Amino acid sequence: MKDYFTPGEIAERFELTLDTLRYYEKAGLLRRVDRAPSGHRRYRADDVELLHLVRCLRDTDMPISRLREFAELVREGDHTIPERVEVLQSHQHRLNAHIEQLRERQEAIRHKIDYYLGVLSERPELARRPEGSMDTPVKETG
Amino acid sequence: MKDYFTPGEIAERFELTLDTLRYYEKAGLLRRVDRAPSGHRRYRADDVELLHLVRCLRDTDMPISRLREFAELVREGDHTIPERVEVLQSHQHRLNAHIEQLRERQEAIRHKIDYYLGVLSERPELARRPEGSMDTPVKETG
DNA sequence: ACTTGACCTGGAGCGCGCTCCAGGTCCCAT
DNA sequence: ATGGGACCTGGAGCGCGCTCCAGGTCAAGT
Repeated sequence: MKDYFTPGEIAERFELTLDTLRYYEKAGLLRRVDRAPSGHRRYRADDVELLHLVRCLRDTDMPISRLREFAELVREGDHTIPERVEVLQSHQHRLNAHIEQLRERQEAIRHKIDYYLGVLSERPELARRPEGSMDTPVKETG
Repeated sequence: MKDYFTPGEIAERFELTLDTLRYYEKAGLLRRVDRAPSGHRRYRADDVELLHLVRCLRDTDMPISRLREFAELVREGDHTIPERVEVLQSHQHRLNAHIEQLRERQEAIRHKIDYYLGVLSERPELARRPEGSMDTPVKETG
């Protein structure tokens, strides 16, 4: 097991750009990352671990500001674990509500699709025809 | 049944600001809305109907640009119904994938919470204590 | 006649989360 | 020694989706 990772490796692994990685560090989502003598960053296993969580939380729309707060808790030590749990749990609840809302909207959109399909089956002249075929023109119903 | 609605009514009904409503119109998500002699907008039932769909699609992150394209199809008439169905269906597919990804991330976050809860049960001294209670200090494990 | 409130316009501004850039360093292979 | 590639820095810029603002009109109420 490697004990460090280069920026390129991390970027590829998490599908983030180098710019984003640096941005996250500047924004306090990661601690000040170690450096090689050349000045290049060297990410440790625990950076990777945190980044994994950061990725999950960003993908589920946790704002950068809250992620920074969370990262600060991590840096403050184990005694903040109860608080971290609270942050994550409250995020889960928001996420549940969000997914639920997406489902509801999806359902409404499905109804609209069904409505359109109903129109098409009642008025077959509106259906997409094979390329180049001609048909008697029909007036619109608005 | 009213045959028109004021901007205030629409804003309240869809939980949008007047600014957003006007922005949507400018952006081509709605047709040029009717006006009262005073110049104030008067939304018709079919504006409301389209706005309902617009709301669903925005809430599920369809970008304004694609919504405008959709709205143009609506304005072009019934012969674009097949194309509209395609737009909506492809949106549903993206949405399914998105929800699926949210679920996966949520699962990963849940694992992290469980991990933290495990740590807390192994090291009860880390657990949140009732306000003001004192305990022997314990060193951190990083 | 005056006030209030709802709404109008065009255009500027904002918050977020990146993304890009110029100019530089370091290291390795040819 | 030269070139190329990976990375560095600080700071500017961007795309999106609103959001705000100044200054105005109009209709109804007192």
